[in-house]
Amino acid sequence: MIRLSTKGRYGTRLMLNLARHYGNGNDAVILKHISEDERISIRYLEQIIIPLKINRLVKSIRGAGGGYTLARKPEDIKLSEILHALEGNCCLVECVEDDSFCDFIEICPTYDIWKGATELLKGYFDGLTLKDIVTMAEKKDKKNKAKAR
Amino acid sequence: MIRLSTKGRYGTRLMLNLARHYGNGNDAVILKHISEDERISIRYLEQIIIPLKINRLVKSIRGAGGGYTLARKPEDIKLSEILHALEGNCCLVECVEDDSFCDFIEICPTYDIWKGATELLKGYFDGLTLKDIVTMAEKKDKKNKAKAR
DNA sequence: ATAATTCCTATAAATTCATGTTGATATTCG
DNA sequence: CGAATATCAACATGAATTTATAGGAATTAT
Ligand code: FES
Ligand code: FES
Repeated sequence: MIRLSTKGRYGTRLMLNLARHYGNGNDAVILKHISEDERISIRYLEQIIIPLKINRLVKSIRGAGGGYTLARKPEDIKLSEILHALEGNCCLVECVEDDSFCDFIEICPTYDIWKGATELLKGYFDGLTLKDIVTMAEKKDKKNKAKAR
Repeated sequence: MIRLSTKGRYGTRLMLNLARHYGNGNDAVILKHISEDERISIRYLEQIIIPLKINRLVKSIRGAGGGYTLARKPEDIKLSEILHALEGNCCLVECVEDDSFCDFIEICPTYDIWKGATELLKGYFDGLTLKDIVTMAEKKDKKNKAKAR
């Protein structure tokens, strides 16, 4: 299966949650709230947020009243950065980014295929910022509400 | 990680191997040869070829002198078909093809993102036939040989 | 009959996914 | 100060999935 890991999926939702709460006075969001919102166990979120912190996509505030915030404005964080932080690399097969993974890159007839697909995906994720996604979600929400009326 | 499973990778190489041997008199290729060519264990190839057979992408000939051939001409087999046969579905996250996988598709802000990415990939794989890939590989090979001269 | 080859089922090994445990450290607030 | 709140860190554990190997039964050409 070509599949995005749960780390990538959950991490993206985590970041979107932070993006939605970004810059409304009471900044820091605690993992417990995100856990409840997104229905992901706190323990797992703790693991997932570590690489996001290391890659300076989120800032942590320790102690009582603490929590997490985005390190930058939502419009300055690209989805590709998030996925890259969470996955290390973001290629369909290792050899696309690690020459030593396969022995016969020079000969391999599929290498260029997987490479092409990987670049396609990268371009897509590169063109999306957290703000874009939040905006999309808000539009969707509006539509849903209009429907329900 | 966004990653193509080994099944998908090995299966594609298997099919390409069959494509290269397609229609040159002595048709059927035995797994042993493919195993040696591609350096994949016969046992694993046996498992991988089952869904390819079920989806009528390859034909098998049993017994001594038997082996496998493509069920259709290489130009009539799309990469997307191969991957679909091997993976069941070929989406970045399950919910894109299985509504019941996630509970909140209607609300989920990331659903449309993953769906968009999945469709991008599908389009890419849909536009490539085995023949295309073999042709690409031959060109690459020629180039390599020219270089080595 | 014999050898070659697919077919079928079981299972071992490795990795990913998700939760749990324990306790340390930093911060706010009364 | 002391209590409460949260992050931080290092493991441990078990379920699920993926990856890979193994043994032997069924089929066919010679
Ligand atoms: S799959 Fe990596 S070089 Fe072919
Ligand atoms: S990830 Fe499946 S609906 Fe959001």
